[in-house]
Amino acid sequence: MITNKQIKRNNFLTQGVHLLMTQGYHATGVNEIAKAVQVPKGSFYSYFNSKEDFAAETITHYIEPFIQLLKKHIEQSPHDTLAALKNYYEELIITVGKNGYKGGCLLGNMMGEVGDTSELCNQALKSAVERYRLLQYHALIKAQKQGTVRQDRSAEMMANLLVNSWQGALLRMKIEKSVQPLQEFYDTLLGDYFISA
Amino acid sequence: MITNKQIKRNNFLTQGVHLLMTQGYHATGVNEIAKAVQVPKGSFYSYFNSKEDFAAETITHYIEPFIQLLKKHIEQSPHDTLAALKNYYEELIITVGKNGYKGGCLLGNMMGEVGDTSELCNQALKSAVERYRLLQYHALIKAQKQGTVRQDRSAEMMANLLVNSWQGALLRMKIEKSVQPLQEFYDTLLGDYFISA
DNA sequence: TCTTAATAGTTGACCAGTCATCTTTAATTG
DNA sequence: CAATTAAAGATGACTGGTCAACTATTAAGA
Repeated sequence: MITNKQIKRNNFLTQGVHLLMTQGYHATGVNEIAKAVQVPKGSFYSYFNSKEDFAAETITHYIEPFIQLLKKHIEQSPHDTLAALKNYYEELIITVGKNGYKGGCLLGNMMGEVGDTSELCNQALKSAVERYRLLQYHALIKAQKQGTVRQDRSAEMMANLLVNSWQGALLRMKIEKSVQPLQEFYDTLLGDYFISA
Repeated sequence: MITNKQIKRNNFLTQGVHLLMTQGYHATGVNEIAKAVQVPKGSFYSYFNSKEDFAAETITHYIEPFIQLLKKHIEQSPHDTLAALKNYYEELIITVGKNGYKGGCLLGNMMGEVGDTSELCNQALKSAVERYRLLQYHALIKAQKQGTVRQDRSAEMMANLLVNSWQGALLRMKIEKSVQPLQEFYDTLLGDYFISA
């Protein structure tokens, strides 16, 4: 039963990612979430203390696959970490595009909607972004040592630019209904600015 | 009477900017908006057709002062448009910081929350972002001709990077409760990457 | 039998939006 | 000019519906 409960809990989080990403926090009801997991609405609070709690956990649940995917790419190209980063983002752009330019990134959406109003979500967002950012930071340092990424700019600064302008590009994608902003992000940074002279 | 109504309408939009920016679309009620303007709730619909309509108009109302401010800076430094851009963003960072890292940018927040679900807001966002982006694009072209901004990169690409990473930096500011991401944005792009060799 | 977990129904509050009623202004008439 | 009427505008109570959260009840397991 412990396992069964954890499976359902996981199911809650997976459905939560989808609902919160496409509709946002305030536009998604607890009832709707429970219905999506085919669990009675009354049971929601036996899995989570509150909707806010649930959202914070969903944020943490969301970022994990992205971290694992990027790690996989880095491990698969141990001698060309820049290529790993490029492959990762290429894959990401295709995946995001398949969703019909809807949703974007749960982290970005939640940062905008509740990042400064919900303390629980703020903490979850802060740690998720930092974990994700650090991974890219270390990848950039590796690539610098490999000579593919320029060494006259700090990996710190480049990692921040990478994370921030990706978020901005996703917002642009949403309103322009095109992956073009994402493609341009890729070309500008990973295809040009970061490249070793 | 025409004037009086238009004044109140303007008041609605100004209060709307504040409420929608700090709380978001779905977390802000029509009742709350009407209360803020000290107008009976029932009267809201004599000023606007719907909440969605109101939000779309608020978006347009929001961006205008920013465009005017940037234009002012550009006109005040006709021979150094890069300096105008830098001054503008310096001023912006101070202003945003004074709000206690809350809110951020209405455009960014609304793009994330309703940019892909409300057609009315989508249109308003699209045109607001484009107007704002174009202004910076033309400023960058001017600065390129003045020799202060590098000419081996397109102003188009730089304008997009400017707009996108500013949005991302604002999201980071929200969750880190610090203007540091904004400052780094400034140093990275306007203080380094865009500068003529 | 006793304990623990699941859940259906309910809670008061609030949502966007409507509408009948009331107030104010304008026009018309004596 | 005053009185009456008609039109226009303002407004608060109300609509059906949904919200997050609680709780009394039922079911299950030991």
